[in-house]
Amino acid sequence: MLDLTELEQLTTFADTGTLSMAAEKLHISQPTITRTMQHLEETFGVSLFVRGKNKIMLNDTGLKAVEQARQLLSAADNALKTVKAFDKSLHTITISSCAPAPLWYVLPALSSAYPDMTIASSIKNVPAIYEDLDSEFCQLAILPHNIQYDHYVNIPFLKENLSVCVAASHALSDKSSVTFSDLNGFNFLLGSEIGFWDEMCRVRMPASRFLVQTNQFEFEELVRESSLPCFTTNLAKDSQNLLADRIKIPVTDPDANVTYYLACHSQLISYAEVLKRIDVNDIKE
Amino acid sequence: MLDLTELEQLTTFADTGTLSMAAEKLHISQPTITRTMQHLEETFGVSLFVRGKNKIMLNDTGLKAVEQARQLLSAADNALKTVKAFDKSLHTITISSCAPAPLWYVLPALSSAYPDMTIASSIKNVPAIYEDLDSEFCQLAILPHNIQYDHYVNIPFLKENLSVCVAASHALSDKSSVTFSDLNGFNFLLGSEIGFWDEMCRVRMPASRFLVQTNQFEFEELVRESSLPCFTTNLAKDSQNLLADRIKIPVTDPDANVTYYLACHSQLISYAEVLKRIDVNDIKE
DNA sequence: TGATCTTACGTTTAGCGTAACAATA
DNA sequence: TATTGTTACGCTAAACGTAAGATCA
Repeated sequence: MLDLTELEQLTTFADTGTLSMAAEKLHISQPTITRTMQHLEETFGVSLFVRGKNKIMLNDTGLKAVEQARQLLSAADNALKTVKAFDKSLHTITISSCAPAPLWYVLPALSSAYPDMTIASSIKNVPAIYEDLDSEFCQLAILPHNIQYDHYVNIPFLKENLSVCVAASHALSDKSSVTFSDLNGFNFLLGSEIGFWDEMCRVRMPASRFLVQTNQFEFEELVRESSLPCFTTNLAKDSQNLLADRIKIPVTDPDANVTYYLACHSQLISYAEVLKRIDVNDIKE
Repeated sequence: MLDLTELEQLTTFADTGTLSMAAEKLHISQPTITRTMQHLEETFGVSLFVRGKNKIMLNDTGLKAVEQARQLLSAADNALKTVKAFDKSLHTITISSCAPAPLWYVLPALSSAYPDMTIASSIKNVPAIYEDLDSEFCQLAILPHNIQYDHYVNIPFLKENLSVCVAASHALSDKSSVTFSDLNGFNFLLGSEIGFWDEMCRVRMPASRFLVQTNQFEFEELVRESSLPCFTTNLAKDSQNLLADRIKIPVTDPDANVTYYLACHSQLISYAEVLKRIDVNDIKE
């Protein structure tokens, strides 16, 4: 039976060229490597080296053995990772979302439905979410459109409607609705970690500049103290009444009014079932 | 680092269902298996079993680990075989031939050109020889036609011309040449191990019957003592003058007059080069 | 009671490192 | 003389088997 530890010594020898350097690299003594190389020849049943009085080199068979050893070591590493990842997948629900708002509803719902599970979530752009689905890195995806993926269920979830929040003194304050082209050119306060909204703002309002605030406290302070317009949505919770003094004007463009879709492997449809039952009003008080 | 011996115990446990039976199968004690399973869980860093007071079963992760273990063990086995086979291929020349005659010239020539090499040869039908080339089981192939194989050289080698040997009293004895259709219906003595000639005889003379002699001595005895026609070729050595009393009539059909082609990997063209220099007359005395 | 798994214990062995040796550049 | 690979020697730690214990059918 091959021993992977021995094979690792073999590949290290192949990498370094001398037994001494391999020994140093692996933090073991040379005699150990010497013995291992001898033992490997026994195991393979063939000669792997050409030996001089005080030098040793791989022969053609040895090179072949190194090639096989590398493959095997990498396969072993993969096996280990595969099992660990599988185990993790049994104990964690990983969610990749295109925007933060759906997570405000999804995370508490999943936590209470699966109290023993670890819930991991991240906000990513849409292509990255597709990669996560492909690699099965995430079990649940939240996308701003529906998808057709084999073996995946795909259900409409929440609707999010964008509004702009302007001060009463603002040029647009008397409008009852606006479009991105109305807004294009104005500068805005923007939160970070807002998912695909960020890109949408930059694409649809290319003449605008966006003051992205990484820190939540600073963002709120600026909303309070400045007259810079910002955005809100029907899903946003304004628990501090930050926007009380502002006028909320709906943005009517179709892509400013998003339906989120939940995608998950059909084997894991129970996750989606749990989330279907979410009543938005339960949470949004 | 994973230990293949431990993985083997894991798969054996998966196969047998109990630690005791696995231990028995592997000729080790149960406590050893118990400890190994515990150690495997440490190595993987995850739990692989559900344990009762006196029972143990694989959990889902455990099943996944078994799956990975099987793949890894089989990969390790393949690696071992690959290296051994490679080493063997460096020390042996394996030849697959469609007929015996070319080997009479090829084997001595290779033996003297490569005295340190083991020369292994076998006579096979043509499809099997193609498989040998594909799998690189043989380094040298002798076929009754040329082939177009990537990275293979393919050179014409010997010509073999079939004649039928009949007694003077035979109905065909006054003919200066014959075709298979002339011969069809007569019965023949045939040696065994004559490669593709055997099939050719049966295909081209379907009405004939062939008395195949496995034993060389018995074959010669029958040639001497019977008047049954048999075959010879320009390459056959009749050292005992067995055919002295018989009349040799060439068979004129194109497929009874074969050109053998030597095929070998272009990296091993030196083998073919050695054989190109064979002078048939050197050997056929 | 027989079968199963785990733990405990004592022994063995196999692997390791240090040291000594031989050979090279 | 410094470096490299092999061999010898002694020790340690890990692995094994036997035995004992616990639980279940």
